[in-house]
Amino acid sequence: MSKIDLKTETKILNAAKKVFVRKGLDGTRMQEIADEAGINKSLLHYYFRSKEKLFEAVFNEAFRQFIPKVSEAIESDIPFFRKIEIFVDTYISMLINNPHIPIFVLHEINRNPDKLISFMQSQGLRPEILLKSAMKEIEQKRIINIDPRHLVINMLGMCIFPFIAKPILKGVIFNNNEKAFMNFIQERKKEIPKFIINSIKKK
Amino acid sequence: MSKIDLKTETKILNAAKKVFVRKGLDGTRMQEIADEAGINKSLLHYYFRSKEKLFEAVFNEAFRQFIPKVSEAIESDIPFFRKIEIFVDTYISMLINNPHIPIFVLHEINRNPDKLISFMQSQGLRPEILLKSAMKEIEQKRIINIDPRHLVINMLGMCIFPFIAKPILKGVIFNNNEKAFMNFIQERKKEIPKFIINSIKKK
DNA sequence: GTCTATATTGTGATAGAC
DNA sequence: GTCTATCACAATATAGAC
Repeated sequence: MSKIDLKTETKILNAAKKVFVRKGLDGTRMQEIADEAGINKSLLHYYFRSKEKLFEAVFNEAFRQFIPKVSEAIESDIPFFRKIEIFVDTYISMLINNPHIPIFVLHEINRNPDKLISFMQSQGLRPEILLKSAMKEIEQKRIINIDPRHLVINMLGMCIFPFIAKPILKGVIFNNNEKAFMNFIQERKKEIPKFIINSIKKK
Repeated sequence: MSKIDLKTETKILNAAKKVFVRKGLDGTRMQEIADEAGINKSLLHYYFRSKEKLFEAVFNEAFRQFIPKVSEAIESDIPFFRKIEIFVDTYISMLINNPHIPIFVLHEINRNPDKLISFMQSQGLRPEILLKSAMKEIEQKRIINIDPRHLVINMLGMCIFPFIAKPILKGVIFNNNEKAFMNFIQERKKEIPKFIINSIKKK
């Protein structure tokens, strides 16, 4: 199915995601979404009533992507260190495919923290369940000597930060060489688990 | 000198920083800055000509704050691990006092990466010098077995991420208890260096 | 320097023909 | 469902009195 044959509603959502994610709610113009979708501005309102409603549809999907999906890995009985490797690899792969999701989601949440709770509820998202089950497992492992909350946040920070700070890091460290930067990101799939496991495993 | 006695230009800059940092360039209204400063909208243009110019003044200062100042620590001959402790402690302390700086700076840079170079040049900022001198030092230490670029980015990510993701983390991990969250941040001044040093020191 | 009033343009949203 | 035309208001910026 070629791009031109997509239903109008799908074309709008794709275009809206592209523009909203790059420019944010405040920076996005309805006209630009219409242009991106190759349709008329009025159709946006016909399908989504208002800019706010269209934004919510986009944000909900982006937020769901952003929250790591780890239920299967966490609940399986593979070794703990292996779970870390799988998580980092999977999550960084997702970020490579959606590099602008983190700064978009985090900016919008900081811009309007009040909406966070309703967003999560409307999406049926309960990240605290995943996090708590992860934390519980970490606590049960006697080999580890670290507050699981710090461990989880360290891991997330190391995975996400390069994508959020990409323009600076790419410029300062890699002379704006995109390929070199992306190669470096690939390395981190191995480097981050190594770094974590080195730190927390018994000496 | 009480707040009401400040020069008008200073009052404007303070108000503009407050509003821009919280709402971003696109989300900020000149009227709101005027209200925050307790003056008339026209005065903003009298002092800064345009919204863009006023924004640049605010952004330049925020960006300078955001770039870690480490020259003294790096150039001194204190032990390497101690330098890490000092850096993390100093940088997190700055972030506690300016918690919204990271998401503001990183959002605006992602929104308009082209401006990054001119911003840095106009500010005389050369973060690559600091970074490279830090990397050089790291490479010279034979005790360490890690790519210095990964080490630096890991450290920055662990320091900055909790501030960027604060609304989510505070909600999910700390039931929106502000005090508990800030206490956790304080812990990280010790936890992050411990985590790093555990990982990279010779076994 | 500071204010009020106004110009000018941009932008979300709607009405109505087809 | 899709388009053109237009409304209503918001927002940056300027003119001019004091």
